Amino acid sequence: MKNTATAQHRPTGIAYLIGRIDHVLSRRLRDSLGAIGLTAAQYTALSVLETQQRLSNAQLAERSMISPQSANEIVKAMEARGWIARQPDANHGRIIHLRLTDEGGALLRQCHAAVAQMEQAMLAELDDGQRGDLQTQLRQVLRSLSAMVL
Amino acid sequence: MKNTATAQHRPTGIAYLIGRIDHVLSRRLRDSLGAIGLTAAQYTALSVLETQQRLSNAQLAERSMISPQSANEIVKAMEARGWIARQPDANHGRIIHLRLTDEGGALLRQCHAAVAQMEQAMLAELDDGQRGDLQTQLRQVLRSLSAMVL
DNA sequence: CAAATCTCAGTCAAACTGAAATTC
DNA sequence: CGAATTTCAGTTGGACTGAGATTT
Repeated sequence: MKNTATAQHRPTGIAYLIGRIDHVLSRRLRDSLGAIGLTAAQYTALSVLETQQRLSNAQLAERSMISPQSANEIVKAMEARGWIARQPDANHGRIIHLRLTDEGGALLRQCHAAVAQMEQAMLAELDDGQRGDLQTQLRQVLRSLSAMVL
Repeated sequence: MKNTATAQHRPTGIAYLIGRIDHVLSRRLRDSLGAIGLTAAQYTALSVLETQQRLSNAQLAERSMISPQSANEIVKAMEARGWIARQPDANHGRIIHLRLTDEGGALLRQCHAAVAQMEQAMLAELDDGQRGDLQTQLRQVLRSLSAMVL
């Protein structure tokens, strides 16, 4: 209410807004995915594996922007549940390739549906043009962040 | 690289993008704020207290969108460090009002500067119009999310 | 008694760092 | 030997639920 009026005066607060949105989003995701049986981090890992099969744990970690140790923990749990299969590389004795199992793929489709539904509600007040702009700009922001000199 | 090319084909993924951005942002914030001496959750709480003084712990929790117990933990730590002062309500024996101390305020200003700098880098590729649109749409998204029927 | 508030206690997911073993 | 990969172990921050005490 007051936010709407004073909004133009504040410098940006975009980082703050993104943090808040993610905070709310994470909770809904946790409830939503929890009912299906997985966590948000697992969903992220499965999504990455979906777009690119045959990743090693180290590669998965890099693309998920987390440490190899964190990725390993997530993978361990999901292999135990049969959502991911691990297969040692033929040419390299230390690398283990990961892939989605059929069960993992089926589960992932369920999750996508749940997320799409949530996204629908969250974007309800935006028209197609605004959604497109939002997506484009968020992608640019992520690119800038990734490219930042540490 | 390949992301940029295939991006137009994917449905939305806005929730996913926000999650990723927040993930990167949180880490940078943690490093940045950690050097000053506080955590991201503490920064959030201080920011909320800044915009509205004299909140009770329950009110702070509601505005921060976390449970009263979680808020209480954060407040405890910050009171111990002298950044927040707690003063029992005169009319109500159970309510305790919170306020920023001078030290807390000074620290907060340091944080704002650090965050502003990060935001600058993250928005470097967007012009003023795009930043405005982004902010407006993010605010609308947060509003829709908050209004969602659970 | 009901409702709100604060607080203690326990739990959990998710990340981190450090360190070690293995392989190229 | 050095670099990359996997994995064990410990730690941390930040959230949650449950339960209890107090006050209006």
